[in-house]
Parts: sequence; C-alpha cells; structure tokens
Amino acid sequence: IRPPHQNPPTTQPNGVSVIQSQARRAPPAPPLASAPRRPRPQQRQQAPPPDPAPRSAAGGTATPTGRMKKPSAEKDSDEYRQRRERNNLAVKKSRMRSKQKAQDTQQRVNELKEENERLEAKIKLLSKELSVLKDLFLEHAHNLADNVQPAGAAPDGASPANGAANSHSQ
Amino acid sequence: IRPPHQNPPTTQPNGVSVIQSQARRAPPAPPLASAPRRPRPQQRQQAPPPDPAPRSAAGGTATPTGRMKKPSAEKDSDEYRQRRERNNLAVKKSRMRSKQKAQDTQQRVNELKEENERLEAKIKLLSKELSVLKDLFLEHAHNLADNVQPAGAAPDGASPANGAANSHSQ
DNA sequence: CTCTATTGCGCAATTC
DNA sequence: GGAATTGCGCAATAGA
Repeated sequence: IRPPHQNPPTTQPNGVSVIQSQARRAPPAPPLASAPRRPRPQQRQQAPPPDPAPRSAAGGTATPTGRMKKPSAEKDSDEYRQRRERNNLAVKKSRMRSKQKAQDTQQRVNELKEENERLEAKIKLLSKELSVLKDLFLEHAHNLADNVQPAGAAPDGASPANGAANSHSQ
Repeated sequence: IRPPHQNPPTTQPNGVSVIQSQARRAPPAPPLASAPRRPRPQQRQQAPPPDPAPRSAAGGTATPTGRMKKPSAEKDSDEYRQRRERNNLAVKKSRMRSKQKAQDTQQRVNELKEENERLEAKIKLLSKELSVLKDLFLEHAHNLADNVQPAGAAPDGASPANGAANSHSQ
C-alpha cells in the first residue's frame, strides 16, 4: 500500500500552486484518445447502449480554433476556471470521503471478526459448563438407582428430586 | 450504483472518434492550470520540490536543466499511443478490482453481522439452559437439607451424591 | 530496462 | 446556478 501523500490543497507536489490562476490553456488540448465523455447512464436512466454510428469522425468541428459546443469562449472564461476549480475541490473531497468510508468498512470487518471470536469462546465455555452439569445429573441419577433398586426398600418417597430428565436439543 | 455503461472507447462526446489512431494531439495540450504532471511525492521519494525551471514548454529539445525526456516527438509516437492505451486498460482493470473488493468487504460486514447475531442467540440459549440446571441443583440441595436435617438420622451414608456445591461465576 | 498495477489529479457529464 | 459523484485518460510511481 502506498501511504497517501499529502498534498495540501492548492499546492501541487512539484510545488506549483495551480490553483486559482488564470488563463492559459490556449491549446484546446485534444484529450487524445480520451473518452468520448461517457454518457454515464445511471440507474434510472438508461442510455441507449448502441451507438452504432461511430461518429462521423472529427469532421464536424466547424470551429477548429474555437470550441464547438460553446460558441466561442468558455475555457478562457474566468468563470470557467472558477468552476473547474470548485469542482476539482469537490472531487477531492468526495474521493477522500469515499476512501475514508472504505477504510472504515474494512475496520468494521476486523472488529466484527474479533467480536465473533469472543462470542465463540464464550459459547465454548458455556457449553463446557453445561456438559459438566449434565454429567453431574447423570451421576446423581445413577446413584439414586443404585440406592433404590438394590436396596429394594426406598428409604422414603419424600422429595424425590423429581425425575426431570432433561433432553437437550443441543 | 450506476451500471457501467459501456462506452466503446473511441468515441468522443462531440462525436469525434479519437481512438487508437495516431496523429493528433499536436497541441501539447496544456491541461490547463493543471499540474505540470505532478511529481507525485511519495513516502520514499521526495521530489525535489524546486524545479525552478518551469519547463520552457515544448521548445527545449535540449536538456539543459530540464529534462525533456523526449526531445520533441513523443505523443505523436505510435508507441506512445500503444502504451497509453495499455495503461488505460490496466487502469480500468485496477479500478474494477478495487470496486469489487470494496463491495466484497461490505458484504463481508453483513455476513459477519449475521453470524454475530446467530452466536449471540446461541449464547442466550445456553445461558438459559445453564440457569435452569443450576436452579435444579439448588432445589435438590434444599431437598437434601430438608431430609437430612429434620430427620436427624440419615437413611444411610451410602452413595451420597457428593456434596458438590458448584459455584459458578456468572 | 520493460511492462503491468496503483494512485493522485483534472475534466466533463450527470445527479441532486 | 452549485455541490457531489463518477467514468475516464494521463502521468508518475511502485512492483515484478
């Protein structure tokens, strides 16, 4: 595992503070083979899977220089930058939480495992105790039998411990 | 959760199919305010924070101070594309596993919780049984007392069930 | 050194 | 319009 680094927000590892800066990104930065920006189908919404039409390729870009979607400026926009930055922040936050949750869950597993062991140990103990007591009962019963039967005359019928023969289902 | 969509890579939102071909990405694509590709500081390795020389952009083919790994062409390289693609694949795989693991862990928690309940129920049962048996013992002890003491004469000393007075803790 | 696996990051789409 | 999520690609590493 790799210990998370820590990079204080607003600073890049290399020390470049990238944050709220400004401008630059003149090059549209063709993301490359990057994602078509996935449709992101969600549970409720089901994007039509097929998209048989492989796009007419890059042809469309009427505005090589400009952004197609947005008439013109967008990335140059100061506001765009702000939004991006806020989003980036939100993303970081979200991911942090996600990670934290995963860790917590893992820990939960460990705790539960421990408790399980504890409980099992207890069960073992209780079972043993029970077994001992039962043996005592049996022994006692035998003693009674030895006394009563061979002697022929029972000293008295008083307080016969009762014949409770417990039958446990285990 | 969102059902993974399926987006056949190779399609751009705007309809540009950009995939594995080559060519294109002429623009160095300054990702924006983004990091100059962060050094990714890690525990063991601490990128020398300073890198005072902020790359002179693409130009420097030479490797003055700044190491231009690849003098110039790199992204245009066919090989570059291949590597990227392979990595993208690996990334996807890795993320999938990660997600799967998280799910498994969560499920583990549920299972353990269930088992815990089971065990606790069992403990309850055993405890109850024990308690009953103990009560029987007590009752028996009392009966003995009633018989022996008041009568004054023990019928016989034969096979006295033994005086085991068990004292249980808890 | 090459290749895969991980991981932080920023982006954009989508949800809420 | 805004924050939160999430799939994706990139690049830097870690690991083999």
